[in-house]
Amino acid sequence: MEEDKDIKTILIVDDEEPIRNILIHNLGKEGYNVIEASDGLSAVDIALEKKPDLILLDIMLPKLDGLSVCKRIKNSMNVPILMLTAKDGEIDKILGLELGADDYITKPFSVRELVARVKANLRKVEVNINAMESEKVEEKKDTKIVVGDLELDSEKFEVKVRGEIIDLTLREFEVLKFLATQPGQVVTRETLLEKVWGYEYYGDIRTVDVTVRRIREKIEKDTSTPQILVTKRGVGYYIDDSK
Amino acid sequence: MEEDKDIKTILIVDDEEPIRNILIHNLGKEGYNVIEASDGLSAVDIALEKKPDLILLDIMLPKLDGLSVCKRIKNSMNVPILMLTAKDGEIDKILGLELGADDYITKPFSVRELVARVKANLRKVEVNINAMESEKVEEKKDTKIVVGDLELDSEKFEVKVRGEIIDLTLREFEVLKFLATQPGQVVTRETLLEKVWGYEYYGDIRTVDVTVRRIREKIEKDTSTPQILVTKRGVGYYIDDSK
DNA sequence: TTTTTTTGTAATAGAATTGTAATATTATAT
DNA sequence: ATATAATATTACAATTCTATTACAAAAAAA
Repeated sequence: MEEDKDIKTILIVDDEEPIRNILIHNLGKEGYNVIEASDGLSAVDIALEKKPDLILLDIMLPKLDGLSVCKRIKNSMNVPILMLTAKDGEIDKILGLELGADDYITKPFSVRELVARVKANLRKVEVNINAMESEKVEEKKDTKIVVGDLELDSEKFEVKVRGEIIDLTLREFEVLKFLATQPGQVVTRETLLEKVWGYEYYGDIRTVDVTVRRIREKIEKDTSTPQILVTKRGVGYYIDDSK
Repeated sequence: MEEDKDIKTILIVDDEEPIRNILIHNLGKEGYNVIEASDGLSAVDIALEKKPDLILLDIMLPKLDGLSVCKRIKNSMNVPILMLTAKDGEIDKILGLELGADDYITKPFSVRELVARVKANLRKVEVNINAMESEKVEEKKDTKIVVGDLELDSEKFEVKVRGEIIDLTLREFEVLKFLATQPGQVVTRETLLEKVWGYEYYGDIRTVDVTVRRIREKIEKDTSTPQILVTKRGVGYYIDDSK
């Protein structure tokens, strides 16, 4: 299970604004970056330009119908496309055609169902990517990080310091992991807020200090003289790998 | 025509008409002759009568489930069968039981992927005409799993904790098994829903919590301090194998 | 069918985590 | 040495996530 550090982008193509807004809201809530198009032509343009990780595509569209959009996009990129169809009668006619669509969902759909399908299809892609890569390169999993006395396991969300298992909270783990992936590199609080807390986080920058404190309480022998997670005054924090 | 001999016939068995239509069109485009069935009983009839070169078989079917259909057909003819599954538990059945299925593909699948698999399986038949046994899916009958105090027997659907036999319901067993096959690995609720309940399931995510609770009541000494099935807050659940 | 068991849903209680703010401490420059 | 700016520390509040319970619905068994 790869960490969702890379935010997935989803393109919604539907001419009805209320529908788009519902989807934007709900998928946004799930942590996806959502972009939209209201007609077929711009859908193709946006898809090719922004290269979304998944496309939600309504069949009935102005300017260029969903079928053609699907075909065109599939022609030049391999992105999963989830078709939205209105009624059963329509499905047959539509899905019988030469789409290469990956999945479909009929209106009216429950938001829950749609979100679940989106996730399933995204996961599918990841599985395929991993499968392809594992054929080429042996062992691609960066699930374990070792720096000095510190060991992180991203699958188990487990941290060991000098062999001893330490229980960190999720936030603490993520901060430590971010720092540990680039040992020695000083990271600013701003960067941490952006990368760990997320782009649209408006909180106090001192939150980072407190989280660092909490990590230190768990991993340092003496919090007043940190040996692992060290402060670079005026800049930020880093993992000391000099020993 | 001479080339008619080479045109392969594929039987699609799925109760959802849209899915059938997608497959019909896409396989038709590839030059296959496609026939269809929407339930298990007629699938067997049609298969025996039309003698297709390959069968695409959904597991969830009305009247007669896909597994039984597979067994019956394999009993009287040697045609490659590609099973369509929606959840991991079904894969186990395919692999575990002596069905003779040749391959499987999990939903959601991309049409491209499916077409590729169909071709591969047809090719395999041709190669195998000179008598070699196909390199099937590896029969990894991991029927027994032991993690710490926990023992699972997938054949008997039996669970032992510290030697004592525990009676779990099917759903409970499947959840526990999924977790136990990857001890230490934290699994999200969403993954569990998809892998155990199936990707076509769109229920409340909290269902997982309740199921976990029920499992804990049966396998943990003290449900308030779980030693086996443990929560990783903010992520999901895992089987503790650290002891 | 009816009954029993299993499974899912929803509401609420309970905990743990996280964020904020106020204060103390430390480092640095002058 | 002192002023200043940056960081550490602490306590508490707010929030988020999980556990628990009861009940309804669905499935399986009788």
